[in-house]
Amino acid sequence: MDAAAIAAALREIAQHLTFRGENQFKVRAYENGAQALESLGEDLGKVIAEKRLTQVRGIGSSLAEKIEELHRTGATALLDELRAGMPPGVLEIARLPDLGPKKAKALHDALGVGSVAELEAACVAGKVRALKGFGPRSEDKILAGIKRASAQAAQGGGRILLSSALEVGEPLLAHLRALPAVRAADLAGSLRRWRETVADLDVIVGSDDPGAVMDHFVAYPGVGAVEARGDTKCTLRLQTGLQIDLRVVPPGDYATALHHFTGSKAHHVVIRGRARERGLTISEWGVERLDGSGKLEVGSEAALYQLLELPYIPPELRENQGELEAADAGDRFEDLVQAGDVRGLIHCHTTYSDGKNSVEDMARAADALGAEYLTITDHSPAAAYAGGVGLERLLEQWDEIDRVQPRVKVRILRGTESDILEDGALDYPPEVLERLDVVIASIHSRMKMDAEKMTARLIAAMRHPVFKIWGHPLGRRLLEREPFGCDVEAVLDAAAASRAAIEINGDPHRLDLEPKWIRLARARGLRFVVSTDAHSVQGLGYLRYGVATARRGGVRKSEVLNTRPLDAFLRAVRPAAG
DNA sequence: GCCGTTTTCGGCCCGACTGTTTTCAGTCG
Repeated sequence: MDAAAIAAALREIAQHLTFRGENQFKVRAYENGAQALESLGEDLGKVIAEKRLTQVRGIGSSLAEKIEELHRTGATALLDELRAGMPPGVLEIARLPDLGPKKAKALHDALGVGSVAELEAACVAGKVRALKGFGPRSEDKILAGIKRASAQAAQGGGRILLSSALEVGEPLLAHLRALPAVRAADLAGSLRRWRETVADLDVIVGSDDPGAVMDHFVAYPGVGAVEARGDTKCTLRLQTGLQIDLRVVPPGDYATALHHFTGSKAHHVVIRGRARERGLTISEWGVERLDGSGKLEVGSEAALYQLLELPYIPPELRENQGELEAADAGDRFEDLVQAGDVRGLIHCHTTYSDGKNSVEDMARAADALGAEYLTITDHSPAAAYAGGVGLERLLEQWDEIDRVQPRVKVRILRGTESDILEDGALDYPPEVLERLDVVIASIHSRMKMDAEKMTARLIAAMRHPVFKIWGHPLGRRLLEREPFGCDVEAVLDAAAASRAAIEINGDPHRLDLEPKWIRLARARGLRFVVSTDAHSVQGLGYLRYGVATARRGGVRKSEVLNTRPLDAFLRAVRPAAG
């Protein structure tokens, strides 16, 4: 079993323990252990072999034993025993909205329901309302929850792309900010952390008139249902099914509320622990002294971190993935790459392959964005499905670039997105690749080959002197296709040896390489290219997603090649540079 | 079950909202 599967097993154990009424802190220990495995950042087999498992925070001797057993044999006696005592359908019931382990157990014990289908039947028959702690409203909510869960399962588990969420969230924010009673408003939650997919939207408003804000909020076009509404909190669901949570706080509490609802949970657990060590307690309503001497004025998130003797930690990093340790080691995060640092728009397609706009359209759009250079990198011949550009057409494109260049300010660079073929060869002959300014090498085919062969394929490709940029490295498509399998660390070692750069692809369907691997690439001293992978002029706007993904991985301006002036960029990436 | 410069016991983040309750448990984030 690999680390992800073991983490899932530990979470399942945690659920079963809750059913059994075990100590909640024991339950949390299993959940923490799962989280620790998911954010391990190195090979689990290696950690086990070197007997370092108990050195991982959150894993003690008991968990270490079970993890080793699961890793070696794929099973552990505890989980087998727990599973035997509880039908798997009850776990599924516990995952329904508004239900949890306690209610699922109550339903199972009282009515014998052991599956979602049986629960649905019991609700329809009116048996649930008779139970203590349940009523007619419970039945309605359970039935609605079952319906919604099955609809969500049919479309990607209910998560949507970050970009889709922003398309909803940004106009909503404008709607709220237009109300005079709104003093401040922001999107919080995983959206503010720029996670690649989000399950719902969190909106924070600072105002002295929460009633007016909520009235304005629920009047937003497209609202399907108001699911909850109290004095400070309101939940609504759009007709599209997307849930939006609104919190309204007094303006003086805005900074701490925004911080609270930005998360992540894992980051906050550590932050609150630090607060306690300093005689403070942090809640969504602000910071107070533990001795009861009152609330502290906190005017900004930076001031909150300062109270904890920490530098301002940008939202993208708040995942408890090493940012707090880095801060303790003196990192101030001030040089993280920003959109304004980027001088060149990298990885752009045109009508020569599968893009929607001409070279000139793309160049003019780049001018409008103030870019210093633009790389035209259409697909190579092997990508026939994407209109891969044959040699003759490639030469025509060079001529076209020469014709367009005098009409625009941005420097247009000749490039290609060359396929990495099955044996690790690059598409186009080497003498053609050497005449280009930029070569991005990517895998578009045979993604299901076994991990060992894939690793060899990539390492072979990186031995070519013209291999300068590894394009959308692991080939994932969010909500559609998992990254392909390979020994990522071995490939990163090869990239470091050949001094190739890693693309951080800004297409919101990709966001590839992802942050956990970016951190390992940084540790090897690798350089990055933050790209748009634009297939249209609108696609040039994907830069912000690439930048955010880079920041999540802790990437500094100095590590991003396309923040450099044109000459320095070309020196770093030109194939003929050797 | 984990953790530790309050270290082998006694803590472990915390509040809002709902539906069921006459004072609160469960769920959620």
